[in-house]
Amino acid sequence: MTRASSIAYDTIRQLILDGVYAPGQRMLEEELAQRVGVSRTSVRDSLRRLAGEGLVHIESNRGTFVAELENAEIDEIFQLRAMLEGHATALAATHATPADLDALSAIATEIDQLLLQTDQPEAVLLSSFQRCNTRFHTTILRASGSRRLQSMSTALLELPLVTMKQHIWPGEVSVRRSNAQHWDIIEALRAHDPTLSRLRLQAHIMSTRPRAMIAQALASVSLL
Amino acid sequence: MTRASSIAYDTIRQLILDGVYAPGQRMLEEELAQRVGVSRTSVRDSLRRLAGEGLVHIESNRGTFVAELENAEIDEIFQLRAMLEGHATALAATHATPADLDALSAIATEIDQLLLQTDQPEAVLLSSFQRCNTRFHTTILRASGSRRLQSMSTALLELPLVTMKQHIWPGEVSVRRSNAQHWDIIEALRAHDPTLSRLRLQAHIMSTRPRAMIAQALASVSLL
DNA sequence: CCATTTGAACTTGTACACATTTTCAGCCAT
DNA sequence: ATGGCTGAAAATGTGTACAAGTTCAAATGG
Repeated sequence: MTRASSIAYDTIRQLILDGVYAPGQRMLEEELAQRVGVSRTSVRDSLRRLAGEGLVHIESNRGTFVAELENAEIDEIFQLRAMLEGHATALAATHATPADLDALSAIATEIDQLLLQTDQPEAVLLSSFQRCNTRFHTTILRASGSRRLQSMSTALLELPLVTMKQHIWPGEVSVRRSNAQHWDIIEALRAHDPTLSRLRLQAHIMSTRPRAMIAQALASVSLL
Repeated sequence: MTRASSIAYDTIRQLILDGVYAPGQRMLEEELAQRVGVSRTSVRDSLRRLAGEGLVHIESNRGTFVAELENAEIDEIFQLRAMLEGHATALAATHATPADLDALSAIATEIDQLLLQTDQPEAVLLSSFQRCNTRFHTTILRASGSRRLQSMSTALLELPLVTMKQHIWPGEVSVRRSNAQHWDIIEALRAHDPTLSRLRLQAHIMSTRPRAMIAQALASVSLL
């Protein structure tokens, strides 16, 4: 039997990431307990863990709320990601295994194939892309060989998704460009070039900042 | 009445930092509960938080153990600190308040005065220095204005103390040099120079790495 | 009519009891 | 002797009851 805490943690985390609970919304422990099918004890346990990752914040005696990110904070998170994941990528360039590299290529290929599907509604494709993208980055983090870097960065990586899912979606053009950059990063990793890998990944992250997306969206609107 | 969880968290954290529980040692929940004077519920709560910060690690159904750091991990932590605290310092250079700067100067002055005291046993002085040093770095982090950067870095800052307290102590010469660097950093901050502040703080952190201390200890031994 | 108070409903915090899992010493069979 | 088995002891995991705190709307007084 899997532990109740783990089930609660995974379920609640997914509820937040799926936007079932919106940013800023209060999460009642009793309600979550019924929803997940465990007792408040395990729910509380999970909420503390999620708070540690920054996905929710807890106010004493007042309850738990889904994290709400200011624009400035999102910007800051992307800068931190560029630093930390850049470092991770440099490490990965030195000692990623062939299996790691193949996994990355497989993900990039998967995204390319998503872009060929014209029958699916756009929202579904973008959701799939976002999952692939997250996997791409977590795979690099895993390949870095540093558990600490991995857990710190993963938290940062998923944090903006909570807010972005509600407001900002990348367009198809952005996805194309983003995956082209993925292939460039894979190339640098295969060449075992730490410096180039770091720089390409940093550029990639900074170009996928929501700010940049908004600016681009505005630009394309003005072209109409 | 202050919350039992908070008391438990603070107490247990201090027990670890003071070395009452050595790295790798198992921490029994019931024992901690009696020691702190609260129930296991609050103790468990605290242990989860401490695990999130990396101070302990929890194995399912097997218990909680004080974090044990490999040399390679300590090295990695100092690199991460250099990146993150460097970034924080650059931010602090831009928008630290006069009160922040005065607080930093006060700490550096306090360390200078510690170095003048010849009547105290060395262990006491070094312990005081370590507390001042931690305060110096956390003050900069606070001045950076980023909660996220602050909490991430604080965890990294205190992590090696667990292990170092047991094995490696800086000598008086190291403390002198370290505080000279503190003054240099304060100067750069007062000049509102982000680049210089970042570089000086990065150099400072990397020169206080335990590795460097060991190398230096060996060097001074060979000079005898 | 508005500000303040009050208390009941509701939510979180804590303790404790019980369930499940691990550990390990003692025993048996080979 | 040694290797594996077994069950009691001990530790962690989970559910539930109760305590303490918060919230909000109705009552009260100015």
